[in-house]
Amino acid sequence: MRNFLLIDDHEVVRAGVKIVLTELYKPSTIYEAHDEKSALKQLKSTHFDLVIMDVQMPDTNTVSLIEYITITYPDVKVLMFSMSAENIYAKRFLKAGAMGFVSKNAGMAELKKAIDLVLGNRRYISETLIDIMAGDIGKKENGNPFDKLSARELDIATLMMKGKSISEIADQLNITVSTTGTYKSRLFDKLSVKNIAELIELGRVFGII
Amino acid sequence: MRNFLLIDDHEVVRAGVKIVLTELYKPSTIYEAHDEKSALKQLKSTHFDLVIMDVQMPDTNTVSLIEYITITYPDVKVLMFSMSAENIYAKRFLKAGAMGFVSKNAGMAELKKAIDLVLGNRRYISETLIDIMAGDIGKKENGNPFDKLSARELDIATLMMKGKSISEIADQLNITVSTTGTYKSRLFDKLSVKNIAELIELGRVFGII
DNA sequence: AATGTTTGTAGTATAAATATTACAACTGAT
DNA sequence: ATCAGTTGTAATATTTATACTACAAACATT
Repeated sequence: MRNFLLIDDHEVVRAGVKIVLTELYKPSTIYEAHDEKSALKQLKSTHFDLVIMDVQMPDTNTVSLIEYITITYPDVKVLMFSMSAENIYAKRFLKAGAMGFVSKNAGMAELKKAIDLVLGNRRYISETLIDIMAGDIGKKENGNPFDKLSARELDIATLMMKGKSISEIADQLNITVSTTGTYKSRLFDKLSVKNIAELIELGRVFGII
Repeated sequence: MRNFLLIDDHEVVRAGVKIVLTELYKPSTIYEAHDEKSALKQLKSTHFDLVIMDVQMPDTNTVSLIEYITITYPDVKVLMFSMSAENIYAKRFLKAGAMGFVSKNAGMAELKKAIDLVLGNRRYISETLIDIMAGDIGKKENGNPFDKLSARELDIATLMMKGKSISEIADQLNITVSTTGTYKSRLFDKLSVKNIAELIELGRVFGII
C-alpha cells in the first residue's frame, strides 16, 4: 500500500496522473494538493512514498519547496513534472533534492518508468535531459545557453519573456530597478541577445517557453 | 452516443479530460489527437459532437485550425482549453468560431458546465473572461487583428517584433521618436497587447512572423 | 456638403531603462 | 589557503520610452 501526493494547480492534470497511478499502483492512495499550503498540510499528517509536483505553480518557489520537503521528510521521494520537455530548471530541481524529472507529454509509459525508478530510490532523468547535462559536464560546446545563467538571472529572464517590465520585475522580486537592470544586462550578455525579441526567440528554441 | 475529440499535446491532460468525459457522458467515445495533423485526419473520418482543443500547441496556428474546423464541419462544436485563466486570445478564438473557453484549472464542475452548454449550442465563457471581453463578440467580422492596423502602424509592429527599438525604428523610417511612440501606443491599443512579448505572441498566432 | 473618425506627424513632460561603477559574499580551482 | 571569477545587490548619470496633447490631411458616413 503506497501513498502518493500530487501537487499541481491544474485539476485535469491531477485527474490524469491519478488515473495512471490508481491503475498501475494498486493498492495505493492518491492525495492531491493544488498549492503549496495544502501540500505542506498534507505532508504533515500523512507519510508519502512519492510526491509528484508540477514545476510551475503560481506563488510558489518550487525549488524551495523541494528543499523543504526533502530536508524535513528525508524518506519522501520527489518527482518533478513539467509541461516543457527539457526544462532548464531540471538541474536545479535535482540539486534541490528531487529524484527525477518527467515531461507531461512524456507519455504514460515513461511516467511509470520514472515512478518505478524513483520509488526504488534511483534517479530518473529523461533522455534529452541526460544529453544536455552530460554535454555540460563533458564540455561539448553544445547545450542550453540558459544553463549559463545564475538562478536569479534565470528568474529575471523568465519574467522578461513573459512580458514583465524591468520595474514590474523589481517590484515583484523586491529588489531595486538597478539590480534588476544589472541582471538584465548580464543575462543579455551571457545569452548574446540584444533585445527581448531575441530573448524570446532563444527561449523558444530551448524550450523555456 | 456522442463522439468527442481531444486535441492536446500533453498525454496526461488528455487522460484527465478523458476520464471526466467518459464518466459524465456515457455512452460516448473519446478520440485523441496530439497534433494538428492527427486531428485533421480524425475529423475527416469521424463525425464529432465536440472538439476540445488546447490553445497552445507546438507548430500549430490554433486560430486557423478553429476556423478550418468550424467552416469545414459547421455542426462540430469547438471548446478551447487553456493553461492560463485569462488568455488574451480568448476573444479571437471565439471570433474564429469556437463556442467556449475554459481554463485547465477551472475544475471538473466548470468543465462539465462548459461542455453541456456548448453541446446545447450555447456559448460558454468563464466569468473572468466575460468582464474582459465586454460584449463585442456578437459581430462576426473575424479575421486577423493586424488588419485593423494602418500601413504605417503595421510597419512599426513588424519592426518591433523583429526586436527593433523605438529609436531605431524612428531612425530607419525617418520620423521622430515621438511619432514612432504614437504609432506604438496606437497599435498596442488596437491589438490589445501590453508589451512586446504579447505582440510577438500575437504575431506568431496570426502567422505574421 | 457636413460631420465624425482615422492617420501621419510631432512637442513636451515624465517615467522607465540602461550603462557604468562598485562592493561584499560566495564558488571553484590550484 | 589563496586567488580569480561569479553572484547578488545597488547608486548615479544618461539615454530611451511613454503619456498626453495637438493638429492638419485623408477617409468615411450621413
